Amino acid sequence: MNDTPPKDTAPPRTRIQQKNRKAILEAALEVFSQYGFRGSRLDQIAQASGLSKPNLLYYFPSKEAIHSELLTCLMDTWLDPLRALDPGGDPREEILAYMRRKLEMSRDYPRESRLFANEILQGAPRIREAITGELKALVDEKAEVIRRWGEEGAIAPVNPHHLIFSIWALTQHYADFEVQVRLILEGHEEDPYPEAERYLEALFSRLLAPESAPAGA
Amino acid sequence: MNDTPPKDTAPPRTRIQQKNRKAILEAALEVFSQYGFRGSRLDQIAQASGLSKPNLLYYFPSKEAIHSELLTCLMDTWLDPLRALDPGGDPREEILAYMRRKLEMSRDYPRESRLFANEILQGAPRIREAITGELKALVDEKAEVIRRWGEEGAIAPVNPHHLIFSIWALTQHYADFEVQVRLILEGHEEDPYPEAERYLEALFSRLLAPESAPAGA
DNA sequence: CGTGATTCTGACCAATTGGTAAAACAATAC
DNA sequence: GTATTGTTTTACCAATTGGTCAGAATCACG
Repeated sequence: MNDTPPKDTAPPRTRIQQKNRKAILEAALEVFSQYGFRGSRLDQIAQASGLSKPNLLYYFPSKEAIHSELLTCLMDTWLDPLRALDPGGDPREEILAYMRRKLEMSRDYPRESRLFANEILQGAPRIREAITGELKALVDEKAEVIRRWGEEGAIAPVNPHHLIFSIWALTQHYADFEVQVRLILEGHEEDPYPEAERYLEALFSRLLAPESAPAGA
Repeated sequence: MNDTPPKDTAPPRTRIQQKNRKAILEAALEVFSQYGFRGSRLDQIAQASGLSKPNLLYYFPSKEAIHSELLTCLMDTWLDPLRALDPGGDPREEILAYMRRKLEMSRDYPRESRLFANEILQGAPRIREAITGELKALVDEKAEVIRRWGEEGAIAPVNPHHLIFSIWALTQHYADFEVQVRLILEGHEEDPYPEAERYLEALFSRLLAPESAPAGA
């Protein structure tokens, strides 16, 4: 009678635990990202992970715990692209590169994007603190960098917060609304992403180009 | 024993029916837009509408029916802003005006936007046909108009479908991610919308400005 | 008022769902 | 081997949830 299921604080010990925890989180991502927390059933996650429902609850104490683990893991990697925005780099190229990284994340990790979207749609009850803490701090910091770039004339002066919002909105749209995008593009494009990148590059290039650049200032 | 609850096909007759159906749909919008279909409970809708649960089911045959009614009503008004895009108007002004109308809808009807977002996130199981039918037809039609404008040099030539996607993404973001936007803007802006309008106007103005306009083509 | 149609409620039901208990099974240690 | 630890299953529970039904309350109307 072992009463010590794997703790969150310490990494799982045995190979079996690693494998099964990973399978559960993978399955949970699939399900939660589509139906949201309350709309998802443990049965679905169990079936998707190939384990039995009670076995799930051997590895995680509750449905809530699975979701929570998923979200906190996500929040960390989700901010990486913005963290990488280098105040010392070329302003326009930095912002364009950030947009490209975010678009890549939408392409390669659409479920993570939808998990996040679901959470925000529901009022962000489980990540409010991460938003007002970590995220807000990071955004404010980078917004200040962008503001300075605008002031210095390296890019057109735009509202930095809304610039960041627009990058989020435009890139995540391709993941969160993927179904709609693909249905509408049927008969025009098979894969939306190549055109999306070209379009967004043009959009942000023109937005950020210092006014009447060729005339020099 | 009256066996004829109000039908969807005919408008409700009595004043009481009008009032209660409206209250139910209003409450259902509030709940469904936050939790999605499967995450919402009839109890919540009942309580929010001030009616008892069995009374809800006197007016609507099922939870599904309430949601369905809400969605079909929405789809119709949701397309109005795009329908109003006039092929005979001034190209740049038409597109900017469309963006502004969409932004207004996000501001004035955020719950409708979130209801829609929730549905798409879940794979659009209930409005697939409306998307591949009505919506796709309308988008293709207006995209063709925009493509022509680009060809004629009235606006910069951009991918018209992705232009439309970008308008959706940017404007709906303020409704769908409202919580996040407000949390991050805390200490900077009280109401995001005035700045949003200014920012988006700049963004689309620059995107659509014909290249080196003063030099002529 | 009284009569019939409409609206509403309390009690109930069957199915679902998150979660538990305990024992069976597997792996590892000694 | 056998004891111990770790993993999985079977059987089950209590709460929730969508939905039903018979009758009570209310309304419309002559």
